Amino acid sequence: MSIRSSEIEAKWQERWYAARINEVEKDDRPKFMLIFAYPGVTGYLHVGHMRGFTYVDAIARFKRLEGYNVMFPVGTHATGNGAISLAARIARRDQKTIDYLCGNTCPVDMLESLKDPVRVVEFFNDVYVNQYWKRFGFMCDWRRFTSTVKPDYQKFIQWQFRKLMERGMLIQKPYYAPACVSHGPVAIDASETDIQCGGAAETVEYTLLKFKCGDMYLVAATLRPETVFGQTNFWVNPDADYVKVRVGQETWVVSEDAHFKLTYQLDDIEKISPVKGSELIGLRCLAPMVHREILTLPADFVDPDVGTGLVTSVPSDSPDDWISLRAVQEDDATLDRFGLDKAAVKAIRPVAIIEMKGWSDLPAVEVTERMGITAPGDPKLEEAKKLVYKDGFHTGKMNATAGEYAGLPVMEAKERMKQAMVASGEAAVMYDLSEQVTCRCGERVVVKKVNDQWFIDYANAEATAASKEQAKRMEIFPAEYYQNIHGVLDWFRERACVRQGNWIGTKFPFDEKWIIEAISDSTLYPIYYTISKYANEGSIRAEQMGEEFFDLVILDKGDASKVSASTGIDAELLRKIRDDVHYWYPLDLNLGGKEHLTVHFPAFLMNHVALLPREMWPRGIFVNWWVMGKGGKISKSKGGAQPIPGAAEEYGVDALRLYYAHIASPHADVDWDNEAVEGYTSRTEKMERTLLDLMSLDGEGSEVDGWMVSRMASRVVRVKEMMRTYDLRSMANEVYFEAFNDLRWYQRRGGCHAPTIRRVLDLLLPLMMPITPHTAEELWEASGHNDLLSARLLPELQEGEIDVSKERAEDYLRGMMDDANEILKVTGIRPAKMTLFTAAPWKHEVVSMAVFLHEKGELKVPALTKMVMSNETVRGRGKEASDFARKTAEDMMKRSPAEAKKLVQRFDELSFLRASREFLEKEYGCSIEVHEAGEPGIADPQNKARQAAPWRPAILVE
RNA sequence: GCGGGGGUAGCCAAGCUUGGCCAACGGCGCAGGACUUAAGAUUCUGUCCUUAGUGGUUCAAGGGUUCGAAUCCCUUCCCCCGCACCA
Repeated sequence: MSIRSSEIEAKWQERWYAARINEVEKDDRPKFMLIFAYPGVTGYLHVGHMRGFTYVDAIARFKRLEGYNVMFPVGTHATGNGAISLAARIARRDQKTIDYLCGNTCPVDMLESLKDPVRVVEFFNDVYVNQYWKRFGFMCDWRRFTSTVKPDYQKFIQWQFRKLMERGMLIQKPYYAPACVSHGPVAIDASETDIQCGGAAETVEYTLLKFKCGDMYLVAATLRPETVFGQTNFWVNPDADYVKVRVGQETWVVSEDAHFKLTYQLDDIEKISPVKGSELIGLRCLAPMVHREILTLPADFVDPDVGTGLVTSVPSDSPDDWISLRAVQEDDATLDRFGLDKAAVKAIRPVAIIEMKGWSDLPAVEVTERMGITAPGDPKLEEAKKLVYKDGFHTGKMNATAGEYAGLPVMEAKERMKQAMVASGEAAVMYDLSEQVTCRCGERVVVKKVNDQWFIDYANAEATAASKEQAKRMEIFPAEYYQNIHGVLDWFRERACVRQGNWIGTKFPFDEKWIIEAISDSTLYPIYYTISKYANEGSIRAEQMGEEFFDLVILDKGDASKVSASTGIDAELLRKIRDDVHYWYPLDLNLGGKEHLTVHFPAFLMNHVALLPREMWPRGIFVNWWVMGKGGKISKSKGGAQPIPGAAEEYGVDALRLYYAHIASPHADVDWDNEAVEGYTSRTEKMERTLLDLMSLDGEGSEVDGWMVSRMASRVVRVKEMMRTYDLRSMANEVYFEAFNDLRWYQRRGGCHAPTIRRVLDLLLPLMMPITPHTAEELWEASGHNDLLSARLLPELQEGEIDVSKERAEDYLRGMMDDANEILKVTGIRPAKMTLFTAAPWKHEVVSMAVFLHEKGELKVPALTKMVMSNETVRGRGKEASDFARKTAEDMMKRSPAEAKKLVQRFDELSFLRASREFLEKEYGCSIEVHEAGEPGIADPQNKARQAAPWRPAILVE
């Protein structure tokens, strides 16, 4: 099978691309432009990535069917260090990397050239285009392919940044970024591309509290500056190494490690002399903010590599402090050793400072008692700390001791107190990493202050407001994101947009030591697809694509002949490019994975809004969720996922496409499951086989033909409706499951009329084309067409093809058969004869009355009974009439009036059932009789006929 | 914490915006029948309980609104994801 399907796939792809139906130019038709957010070039992709890509192709193909001129371009994003680190790993002959490459589709003799990052990008660009996108039959205009490493693309990005600067969207300010001490900037992220370990580390902000002590300051680091009102003493690790350093005019004491880190963050810092921790014990120092003198005491828990290696003690709210304080108070030996004033130490008591719901006023004391912590170093302290900090931060309020801060929530007090202390010179700020991070080169990673960092000002009020406005007008899927994106835009702040270090990317036009980072050069780019073709074919060259070129073709600013004169580009060509840009733009749909929710999509929107005129702002966003591996994300770096070409071979491309479209809502994660995919392989095959079977039929017409055509025509209408919201799952369900069941039913009913079948195929195959294009083309050809289905339009429906009454009649038959099956199941009878009774005419009267009352909202059993009994003919039926009235009323009250109304539609049940007799006899293998209830002379020993109701015949099984 | 998503029958998974055609699409699995020498494929029937086609109890749990709720409101429990320089 797979061999055959691969052949078919190749055959049709060749024909599509040879006929160039994928290549699009501006014309008179309405246009539709859509993209998927281009993937980063980081190595081989896995089957999960094809999900979103496939959605875009299916949508693009459907839009073509609807008559749109559809541009679906693709590109790749190579900015960053992915290719560099991959090349480096190849260069140092890393076996894992080599296995990974060769285990995919990389030929061994390619390895040598892949030591060059540029070749890595080129190599994968080829893999993505040829082994993934073309392999899946995508209807992309390949001539427009672009990549962030291409010089013409980079000219575009530089132009974008010039425009950002013009709009005041670029700002410069200091920034604290992780950096290797020998390499410079590195990225800390879970995939650990730059680093050896510490991918989970976060940058944390410490407040440095300065304790005046003689002519120097002991500098403690804290994450909770709001607790200064509870300070009772100061902790020093007696065994740690400290140093005196000069910071500006002041002398600070911090740990050796802290001094090392601070040299990356303070401009004017100089080491003076080392100090032993033990020398610092027993001193009196002046606590900031509260201006109390407190004593420095020894504590082992103080880690010289965390913060400054000095800690202020707040035993009321810090379990560590409380436990250590108690320990030292009870430890006379230690007190003696350091010559401490025992009475003074033992007199120290915690000071309550924060009120929090569900806690006493000394939460640290409470939590340690509750958890049974008695000694320093207890591993449970970590949890205790978290418990108290979490509740304290979110629910706590400063109590009366906090002076002007009394009554403030901790959350607020924290920030205000920190700022007040910094302003008064009692505190400073220091950044550190929450855990040790080591660079690839083995050196330590620290937080480094960058003085002249550039940011894109996404907090810009005007751009934010305009973006939110635009978001309201856009089609955004899922609906939850439509609601949520406003919040995301509000929360979007300045973003560092350039970086230094060993990175692939575009040089920052205002200062070439900077490289524009990865998120920032992938926001406005969809518009570049309207231009890239000209650079790719060589009509324009990168060096001609300066500011005035883009100003003209994108912003329609300036004069074509002048620009022509200065760039050397033909004026006509310039006008043509400008017209192209304005024809294709705005972008109708940008589809990307959920990872883009708070990163790419808001930046994408804001850049468009900030830089382009309103009529070029984007119109749609579609977010798809992921395909997950068993027990987590399918990981590129960690492997375990099947290579895409292998999966295509094994399951068939159309089956995979159908799998993505149908397995679940696009807005939910899916677990990859071989068996599920196999199910779609067989579904595709079944569909194909069934249609081929039908094509071979050539018999008499019958009453089901009208039904069949009506069904299929209705489905065309429904699919169109579903695709208005890109609801591919419903569409797939309709085409590959519902319509498939129709076809089966048609055959079961003996349908075999060639003209009907031809019409059905003409209606159905176009609906299959977006999701399973290869199979659809193959069947299109088999059914006698010699054009390309992929270049077709949706068929026009003919007058009267949709006939609801025919569909209802078949439903009626199914309903009757369900009832019969139920009876056969319950009774276990093997039928020798079945008699069907349609309802007596007077019952239709009753149903009409019931519907009449229902529509007025007055349907109740007594009301209907009364009305029924006022009718001459019906009244004559006596108890039977009142029973039926009750049953009808009860039954109908469960339905909506609109639904109930269908019951009064007239339908000649008797003739229809009689016409279906032959079919039913075959189905049940017994003779079938059809009568109207009350018809004289019919044997009905069990009096079943009286159960007949309109649209529900009575059944007697014998 | 902030922000977001979710809990549906053996499993996967629709439905929830716009309450009534919902015992709840579809698929998988399972059981039985047909076809077949057999297997597979295909197809039909069934798959909460009960039952001559009826009735009962279900959509995390508990309340409420309504003639009527998986769908609306409130409360509780549980799960997942994002929080930025990482594509």
